[in-house]
Amino acid sequence: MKEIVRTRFAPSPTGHLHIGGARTTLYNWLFARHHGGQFVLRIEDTDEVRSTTDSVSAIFDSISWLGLDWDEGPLDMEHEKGPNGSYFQMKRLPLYQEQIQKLLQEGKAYPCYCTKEELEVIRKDAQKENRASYDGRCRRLTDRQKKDYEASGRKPAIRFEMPEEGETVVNDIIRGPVSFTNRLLPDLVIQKTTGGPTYNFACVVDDHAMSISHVIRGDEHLSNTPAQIQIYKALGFSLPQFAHLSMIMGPDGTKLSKRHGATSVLEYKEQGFLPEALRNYLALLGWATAESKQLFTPKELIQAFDLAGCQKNPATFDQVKLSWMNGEYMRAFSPADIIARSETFLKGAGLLPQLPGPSLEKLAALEREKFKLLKDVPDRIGFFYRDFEFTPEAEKVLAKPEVKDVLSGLAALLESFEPFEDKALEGAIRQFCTQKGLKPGQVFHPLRAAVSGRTEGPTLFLMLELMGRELVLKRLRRAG
RNA sequence: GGCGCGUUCGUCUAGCGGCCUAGGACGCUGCCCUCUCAAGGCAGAGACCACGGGUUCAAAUCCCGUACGCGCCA
Repeated sequence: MKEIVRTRFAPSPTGHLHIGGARTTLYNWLFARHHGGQFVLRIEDTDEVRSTTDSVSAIFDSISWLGLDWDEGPLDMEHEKGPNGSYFQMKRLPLYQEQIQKLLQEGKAYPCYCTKEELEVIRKDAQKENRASYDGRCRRLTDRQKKDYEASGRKPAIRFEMPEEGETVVNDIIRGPVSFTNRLLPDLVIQKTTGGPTYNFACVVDDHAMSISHVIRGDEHLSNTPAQIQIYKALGFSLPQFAHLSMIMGPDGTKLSKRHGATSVLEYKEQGFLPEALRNYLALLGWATAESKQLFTPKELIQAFDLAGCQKNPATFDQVKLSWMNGEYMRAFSPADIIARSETFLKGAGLLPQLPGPSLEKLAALEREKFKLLKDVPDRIGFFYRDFEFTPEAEKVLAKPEVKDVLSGLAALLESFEPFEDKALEGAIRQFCTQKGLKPGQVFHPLRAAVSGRTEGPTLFLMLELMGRELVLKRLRRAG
């Protein structure tokens, strides 16, 4: 029988969901959807100091904003869905306890009383002699020794006993077989002195308990995988398949971080990126089809996605290409959609509710092919509704000596010209040029600068029509 | 330091031994369109496939080593 595909994203809620995490989520989600399987969200909040509920909500918000959904996992702080809960590790502590006790009883794990300082020394020695970073000295403590340690107030960590012979092979879907020498694997701490499970242990217990079939995660976990595999084996669990994704780098080739600008998904939302564009872009960061297809509908993405097509080497995040892609998506929207989607930005700029003047939709249609980000919408059409500062370029155009005459001439013409419409205006103004013996450019440029404050913008005569006679005249006089 | 992973145009990538005088996309340059800016169309520059050795009739593709980058141990 074919195994049901179950993937998961298991973030630590210690900050916003960043771009790398978003891509990992996306790939897990795509893989599950592609195979008709399930996608699970699990919150790894065992780091009590750094975990925050704000981070948890940011993670929910980010994933939802990207248009991804999870079949099992928390819905909010109190509610969850799915038969394998809880999906918060802090609520699963007894489960880890149980497995740790089992390992202890079977002699596969042991208490280690070494202090930080002692461990530091052991590690340094190990480095010199090319051994694992812990020498296993607490493996065979007598009951007496344990008692003495306890009496002296030491709290033990629990370590898992790694095999000393042979090797462990990780059969990675993306990288192929990767083998590690067991002798070099240190006895992994599975329970901290505080009593909580460590990441590598809780992760194994949960992935098994939640029947995860494919563990798809960042490259940084590849080195921990052999130790996890040994734990799977010791616990008698069957192994999931592993796939380690390459990392995402900043433009300077180091791991993408705040130094490189926006790293959190929500920041991209605030900057006016569309979730569908970010999702499309992220899908292509480290994955491609044979044809190098660029633009995908969600359906196409699910259909085409394949872990085997994933890149082994790290990818550099390129915001320029993301912006291009965002523009592609915006251009595909109807004017009504553009307005609907940029609602928060329009509100933020005071353009919604609709102000007196042309309809937002008409302006969206007018400027459609110039929008790259949602926030460009208010930026590009705001001058239809309110006064503006002239750009330096516009001031230059208006400073030319003949301009004053041109503008007053235009004002006189437009005062009573009928109909005040695109084509008719164009005809009249072109005629005005001929009469005055001016080249069209000598008239069009100052006119544009006068009414819009810029040297670039919408097509001129339709812009005049939409602005309306009154405003155009007011601005001509102001600029003159 | 040890172990692991990686290395194709500036960037994302196609490529799984002959189709490669290396294809696509973003960006860049030029031309066309044009009232500006975009969008669109066309054309172009841009990669000695990290480097050095093998294997083979044939290598970007397979093997080994070196360098560099990244990750884990921390």
